[in-house]
Amino acid sequence: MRISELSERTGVSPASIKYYTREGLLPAGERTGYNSTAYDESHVARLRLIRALIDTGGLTVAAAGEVIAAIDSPDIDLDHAFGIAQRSVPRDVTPPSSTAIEQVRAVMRERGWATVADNPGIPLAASVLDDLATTRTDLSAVLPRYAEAIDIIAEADLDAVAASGDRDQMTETVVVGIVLGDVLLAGLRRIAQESHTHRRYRGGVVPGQAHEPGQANETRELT
Amino acid sequence: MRISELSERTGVSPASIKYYTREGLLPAGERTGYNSTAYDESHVARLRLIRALIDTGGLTVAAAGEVIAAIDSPDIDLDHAFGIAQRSVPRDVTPPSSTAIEQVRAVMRERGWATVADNPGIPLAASVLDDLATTRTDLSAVLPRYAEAIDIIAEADLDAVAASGDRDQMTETVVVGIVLGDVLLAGLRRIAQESHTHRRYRGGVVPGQAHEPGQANETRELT
DNA sequence: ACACTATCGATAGTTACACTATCAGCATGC
DNA sequence: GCATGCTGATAGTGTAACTATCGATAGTGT
Repeated sequence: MRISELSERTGVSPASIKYYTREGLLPAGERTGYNSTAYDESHVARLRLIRALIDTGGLTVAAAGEVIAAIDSPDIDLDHAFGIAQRSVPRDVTPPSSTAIEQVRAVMRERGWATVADNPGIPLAASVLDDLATTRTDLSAVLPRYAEAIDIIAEADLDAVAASGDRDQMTETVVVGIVLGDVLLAGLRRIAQESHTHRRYRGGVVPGQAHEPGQANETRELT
Repeated sequence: MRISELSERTGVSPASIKYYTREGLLPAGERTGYNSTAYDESHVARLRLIRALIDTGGLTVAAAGEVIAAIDSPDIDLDHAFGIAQRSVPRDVTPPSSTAIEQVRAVMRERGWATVADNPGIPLAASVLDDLATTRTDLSAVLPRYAEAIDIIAEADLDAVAASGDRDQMTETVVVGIVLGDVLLAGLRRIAQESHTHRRYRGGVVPGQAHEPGQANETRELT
């Protein structure tokens, strides 16, 4: 197919397709003449992956490129795939305090978690604890319960990876699962938070059923 | 204190302080003459909050402004605070398919979650499911387990809110907890994922203890 | 009294990112 | 035989988040 068809089927403009190709995220199509290049289904799939990582996952184009390079790399092992996906979320972490790091390590000991020293989650979690401390928000009580919940999540993640067939598909599952999993969890957390709030602070919404269509909307205005 | 001292104590440049004041994130100091303005401890705390929301939480300056306006608003109720914080993470969600929304609703029914129709978590989670479907990643098995874990997290969140004293502090806990909580969970998930990977696929790392300093580093190169 | 430094608000400039538009040359279909 | 659409290369655009400069002026040390 030509670039216009590829554009229509993915919703990505031809100019952006060229841009992604230039940046190495999308392999070039097969040149079939001076002014014709043939794209196939693999380009459609790749483009959808790119948009999922960028739009939904919130990655930059450069980070998406690294993630995709990891997926394409034929001999990459699970450890490397994890590492690249873990590092892909762009966040300039301020160096955390040693007390915050010790708090994280305490949680790790409690739950029997062991990692290599440079796991990016450790400074990330620790810097959040620092921020929470300076903003007078005390989450020390929630930390072990978060960790308990995360154990369930990580176990589910690994099961999904194990169930994903061959090595190639496994790598993609790892990478996509890490990036999009964070967003999925954030969405579920928003739903659950609202539900739990209603349950605690008012009886207006009946637990166990979704909002009925046509029912009066409880609106929330943003100022 | 003057702007230079405020800058030193927070690590934010005077130019940026002025910028945040212009954008309404930071209240202006008390003008004490043509070329002198007095800032106090509240400005220090506010600036730290701003940087936590922007740097760690990944909010834009505009979104941080809305969140801060919610915290400042004296008569805001919990529902509104939740709503504003929930909407603050900037992500242009593509309209999800109805099947994805139904998947989310099924999870909600299963767990007894009830929300108003416009909870932003629903389209967010649903659009992730759409992305996962088009990238051939099957997470249907993990969804109920994610939901189970999220129930624990949301319960802990609400406990933290309830424990946070007066109304003003409660609002700040809600808002900061939602925004930074996502990042904290992402960090813990990365740690747990690596730990679970080691436990499953190799016996090299002993569970139950953190990485020893001085031990040979298992490096991960990024290409 | 007087140089010196720091501050003020206003405004213009900068950097990074992610596109987007234009261009000259050329092939293909009607 | 010519309008349409495609090609890669390159330059331009728009937005976000700062950052630098400026003229006026006020406090500080000597």
